[in-house]
Amino acid sequence: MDSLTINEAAATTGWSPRMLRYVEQAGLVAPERSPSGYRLYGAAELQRLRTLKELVAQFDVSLSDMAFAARMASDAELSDAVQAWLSAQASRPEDVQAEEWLRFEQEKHERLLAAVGAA
Amino acid sequence: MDSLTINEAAATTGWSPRMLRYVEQAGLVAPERSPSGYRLYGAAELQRLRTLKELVAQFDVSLSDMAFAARMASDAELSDAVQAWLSAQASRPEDVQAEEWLRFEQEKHERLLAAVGAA
DNA sequence: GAAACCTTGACACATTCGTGGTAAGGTTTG
DNA sequence: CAAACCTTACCACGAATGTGTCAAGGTTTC
Repeated sequence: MDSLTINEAAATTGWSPRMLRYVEQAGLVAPERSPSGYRLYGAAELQRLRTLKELVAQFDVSLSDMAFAARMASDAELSDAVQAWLSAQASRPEDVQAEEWLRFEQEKHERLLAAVGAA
Repeated sequence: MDSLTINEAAATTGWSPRMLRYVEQAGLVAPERSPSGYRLYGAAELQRLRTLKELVAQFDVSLSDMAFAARMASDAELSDAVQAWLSAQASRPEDVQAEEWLRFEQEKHERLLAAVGAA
């Protein structure tokens, strides 16, 4: 079996066992479970945990920020509402990056609608 | 002058004056200032404030969530890192929505790179 | 110039986030 | 079966969010 239990996973990822449980509860990395309920971290989870730790450290984002990002990724309605709100602001000539992001978000929306219409 | 002072803006948006200052501090809605420093809310800001309030209520998102979304919209590096992290997870056959979102995010990335390369 | 507004700064307080412990009890392994 | 591990469920506690209120001091308006 190529999966680690929580303490082993903690050792190789730098998270504490306590935090691994917390990260799972936040919906960010949910390992499989053994028949008796033990968490079993596979290679994918371990990688995700390491990347997450780096992301959090490098950009100073919180776990709740990441949870929110995940939520947006899985809830198109929320995502669209947030994008729409942001798009009403990006009209300052300076930040072109935001404009770019939003342009593609809008295209996404249009394409999704088109895809639905074409069905 | 078609701009309202903070108490007037509070009255028409449903936010308290205190919260209007807080929202500004969070970088979400920053009104102009009069020469003497008074906040002056124009029609655009008022609309943004109302929409924000609705968004927060309807989807139960926090102001820090919105601040994070704004940050992602203006920081492509952060946005890409977050998308990349999320994309490594969306491989569960269930949530197709997330896949969709990420697909477009990736296209965005490719296009941005293409645009840079074409310059 | 007094009343009614605005500003920033601070104190306060409930709630959530991020973390660490510890306890009571099941599982694995030597 | 005992040691070492795991689980959930709590208590705790500092930091950040969200929100109100109050104080000291400028502005606007009558």
